[in-house]
Amino acid sequence: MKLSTLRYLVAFADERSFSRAAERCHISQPTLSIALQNLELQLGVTLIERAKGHVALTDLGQQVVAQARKALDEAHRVEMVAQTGKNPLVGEFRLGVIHTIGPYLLPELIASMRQTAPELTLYIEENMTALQADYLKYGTVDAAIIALPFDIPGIETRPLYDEPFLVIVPPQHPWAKREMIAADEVRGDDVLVLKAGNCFREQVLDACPDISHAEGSMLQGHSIETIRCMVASGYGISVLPASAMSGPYRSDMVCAIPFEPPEPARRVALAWRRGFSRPEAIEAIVAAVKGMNNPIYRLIETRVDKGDQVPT
Amino acid sequence: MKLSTLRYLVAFADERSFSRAAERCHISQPTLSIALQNLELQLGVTLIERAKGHVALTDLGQQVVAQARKALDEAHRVEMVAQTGKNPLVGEFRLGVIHTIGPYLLPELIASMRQTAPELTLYIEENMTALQADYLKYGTVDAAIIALPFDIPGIETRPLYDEPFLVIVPPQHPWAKREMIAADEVRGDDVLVLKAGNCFREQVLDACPDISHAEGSMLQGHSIETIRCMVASGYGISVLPASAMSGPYRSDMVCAIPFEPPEPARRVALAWRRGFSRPEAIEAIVAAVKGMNNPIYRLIETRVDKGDQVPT
DNA sequence: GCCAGGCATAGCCAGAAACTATACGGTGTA
DNA sequence: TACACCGTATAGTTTCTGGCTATGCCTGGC
Repeated sequence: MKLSTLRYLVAFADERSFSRAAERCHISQPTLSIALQNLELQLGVTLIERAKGHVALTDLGQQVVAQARKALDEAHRVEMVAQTGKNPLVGEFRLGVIHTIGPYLLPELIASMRQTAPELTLYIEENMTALQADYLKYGTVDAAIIALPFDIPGIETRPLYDEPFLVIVPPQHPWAKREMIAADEVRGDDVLVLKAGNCFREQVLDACPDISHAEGSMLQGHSIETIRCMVASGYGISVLPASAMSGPYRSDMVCAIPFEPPEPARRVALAWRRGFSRPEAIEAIVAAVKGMNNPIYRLIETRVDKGDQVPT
Repeated sequence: MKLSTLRYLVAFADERSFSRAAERCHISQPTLSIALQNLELQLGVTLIERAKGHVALTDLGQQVVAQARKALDEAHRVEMVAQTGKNPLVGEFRLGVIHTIGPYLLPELIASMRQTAPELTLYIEENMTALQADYLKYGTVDAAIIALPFDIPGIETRPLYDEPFLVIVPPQHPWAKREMIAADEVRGDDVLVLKAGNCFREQVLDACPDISHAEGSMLQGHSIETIRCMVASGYGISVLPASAMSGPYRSDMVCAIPFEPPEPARRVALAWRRGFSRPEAIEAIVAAVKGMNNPIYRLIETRVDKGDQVPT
């Protein structure tokens, strides 16, 4: 079993052609052809159906290809581990983020990371909280940006910033000119919430417990952007995190009104696997949040027990 | 990056010696030596400290070795996938099982699988329910034997058998001669339960809600065998699943008394990832349970919607 | 001081993996 | 129907590298 052969197989699976796969691998077509023949011989199975005029993966071939991708990925990570050992701020970093944070925070965060870790290449995985927890444990992502609480055994968190919630209403709505709204005013059938699975949905329902809980009665959006559009179109009102009304997302489509104190808010945090081998990269992300200009993202300062801080 | 090189590195990590590692890999010492030198050169890092008189992995080396093990494991699974594609009942099968089932069910189950899948090599992972769920999702195990409920997204289950609970008391205990015990009689400070994390603990507490719940007051055992010994030594009484008093585990150390109806019981089930590629192996395990002699393990018959059953 | 054990170096060999050239089979077009 | 084109398989050759043996060097123990 050679890694190069697995690469050829995966290339074939992607290209569905021996010659194009060979081209992609920078080898000649016969070389790839023979390599795959030998692989089939060695495994004792048929991975590729060589029919008249066209070739295709067998069912088993699909499974083998899927496993080969995993193996190649893990092998690639051997190099990554070594590279990041040389300098933890060089190389690849897989950052998970939940849907209700990613589009608003990341553009500015990535810009800010140009300062704190310019040679770190970020790969973003946007998913819901539950999946982020799995991905963290599994190691699919190196760290994740989520909303607290996020108590997962073996996972550490570091709060980044607190983000207040805002009520949004269409411009023609009676509330459009109001300065503040009380949480218990947000109620009734026309309050739009996210679909189940998004933690922000639960946080909104917690903050405004009078929102009708009957499943059918709630208007549900797949994403914050959907909800924004639905509110703008007069389907109802909703509650958004402040970042979704900040920077380039500020718009006249809807009016945003703050809550009366105590303002409902969520605490956004960074999470990573305990014992993660690149704490410097974690620090670089925290530092990037600290370095962002938008006042919404004001970093929560934490007492650090290590002695590497300014003495008090 | 070659898989053979990773194998050499892992062998070195295990043996802490170039020559012994070479021997293990069936190659000469210079070959392994050069291969690891080239690997370090290629990665651009020092993996091995070559000090006077002894050699050792660097910190980074440890990390690279850990990743190399993962890569080798995934590569090995490529062959497994192919092999099981040829015949799903040949090859390796990783079966998870919880602590309170494994020691009692597995000896008989493995014996029975000699009939249903003689060429399937079982690897057993004994762990607690929560970890089995992770391992199933991750793919560390192919299937797991757990107690219901076990509602995990993406995981399917098939009930195997129902297992009643028994009260166990020391031979000199006043209950030792009784024929039946009511659930609400099992109470007080001398009831031993498993430590937190074992699902059987919760099932016992559910079945006998009068057991003192104050953490400090409950005598706790790490395993069913510990509890059996503690009861035999007169530390208290306890509740065990029937299988733990069956077959070779039947003993005179303690007396087992059934509960009055409705008998508390647990439903033991087989769980696997939806879309798992070897349903035949799952069926073979179910068939093995069906084929077991011990009447405790009476397979729960389920209506199958596929048409491959005896017509009704 | 000598010997044994263990790693590094040098030089050689063989097998595998790469290449080029070409045959073969199917499809589409003139 | 014949021919050109596309894509894969086969044959023969070359290159490279991963393996070997032989040996040197260093350290630690007797």
